[in-house]
Amino acid sequence: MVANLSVSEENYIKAIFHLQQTDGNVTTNEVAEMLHTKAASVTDMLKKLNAKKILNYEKYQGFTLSNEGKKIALTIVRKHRLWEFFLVDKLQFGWDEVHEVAEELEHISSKKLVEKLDAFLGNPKFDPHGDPIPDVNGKMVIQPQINLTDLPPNELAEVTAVGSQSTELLELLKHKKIAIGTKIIIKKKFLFDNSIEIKIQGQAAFTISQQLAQALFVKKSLNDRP
Amino acid sequence: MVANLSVSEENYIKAIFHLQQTDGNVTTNEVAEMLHTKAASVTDMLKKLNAKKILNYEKYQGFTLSNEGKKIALTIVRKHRLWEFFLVDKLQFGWDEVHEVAEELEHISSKKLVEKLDAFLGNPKFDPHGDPIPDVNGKMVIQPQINLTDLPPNELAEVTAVGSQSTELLELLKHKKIAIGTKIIIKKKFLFDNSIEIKIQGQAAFTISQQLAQALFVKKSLNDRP
DNA sequence: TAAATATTTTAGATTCGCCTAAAATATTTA
DNA sequence: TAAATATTTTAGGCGAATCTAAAATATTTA
Repeated sequence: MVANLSVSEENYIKAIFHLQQTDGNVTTNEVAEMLHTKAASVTDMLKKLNAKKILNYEKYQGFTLSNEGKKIALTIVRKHRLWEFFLVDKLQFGWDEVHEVAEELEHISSKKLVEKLDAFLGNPKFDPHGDPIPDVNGKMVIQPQINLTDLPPNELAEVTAVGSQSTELLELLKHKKIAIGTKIIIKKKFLFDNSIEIKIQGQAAFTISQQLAQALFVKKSLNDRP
Repeated sequence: MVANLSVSEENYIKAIFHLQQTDGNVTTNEVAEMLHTKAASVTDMLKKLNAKKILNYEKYQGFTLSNEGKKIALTIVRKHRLWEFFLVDKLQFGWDEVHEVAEELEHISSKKLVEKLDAFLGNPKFDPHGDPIPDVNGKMVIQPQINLTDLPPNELAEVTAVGSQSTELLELLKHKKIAIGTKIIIKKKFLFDNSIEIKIQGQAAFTISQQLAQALFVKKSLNDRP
């Protein structure tokens, strides 16, 4: 299987997959918004993907990816994240500037290329944003990570992922010198605005907003203090 | 300049460029054949590229790329050959299997990607087939030299250049004691794997791979035998 | 050089992905 | 639960890139 799909079809599949991951159920309007297109265009594509058995779709009743659809989505996600890793690890891109380029590279079709790239990179399990890279069968390593807002004070943790790829978020993180792998301890939580005072390796403690804290995922760490 | 071009437009520009290089003048039918399309489709595109000033086109009278068109063609050729080099040198693709993949990769638009890729590869001057890679300004190394694979047997020649600066190639050359200025004679060509038996100053004859031979450029020499 | 042949262009369709406007359906609320 | 509102789909159209068939032009040859 895994038909020959257009770039546009692949983008719809990926968008539906991501929305399905977070929301559970996905709506026409959500897809339209994510792809900066109109609901009518989405309906057109839903019908096409339904005909190709990539989607289970009943008009007015919603839709979900079929197993085939999920498999395709995972190959696209795999490619996207491998290319991001390549761009950061080999070409010295900043982790905040790779998303757009990877959006293009993920549509290169050669399977052999993906597998050779994976080997060349050393079979990485996470991309530069901490998101897991699906293997050739679509399996991902699930990290026992928690949201920073759920980390108890005075426990050492390590940043494993960020909540989004938005340039705004990545710019802020760069400025605060927070990246994947950064060790963090929460010093104090302020109930007034849910801001959090944190301590990072080689920096004085500083406060971050609730919004920023919610965008950070960590795993508890037993190693040396920051 | 360098407008936003569709993949299709880029393919036409590249095809016309290559035909222009060999033929001098290009015909509608030649382009159609090269792109596996029909003459009528070519005419449509000629009109479009003419409107964009990428082509000088007079109907029934022929066409050539404008300066702008040539510049665009060279950026595409640059990307194609850099990606080919990457595929062979870093991902261990065979030289014969990279063209198709590079046909896709050459349409990735990010300029920054191209420049970082170029640096990562060690600014190679020739692709795996021995074709010169245009630099960022479209300049290619042109030398009165031929690829070692094109040298007839039993003619003395001298190494004038290597196809890239990659550490892997240089390591191999060092081990084989081949350097700029080394005198070489081809003793025999093996069609099975295109390997070549060569003779070098002060060494017994030995066989080198096709890949290595392709990385070597020579000029014919009249001097003493090795 | 005029007729035959070859090449190129035009005319008119088709598919894809998108749009707007209006209709159909579902959901919310008074 | 009926009316108001929101969502989704349909209908019809548009531009890009392609096609076939026919017309226009150029080239070759008798």
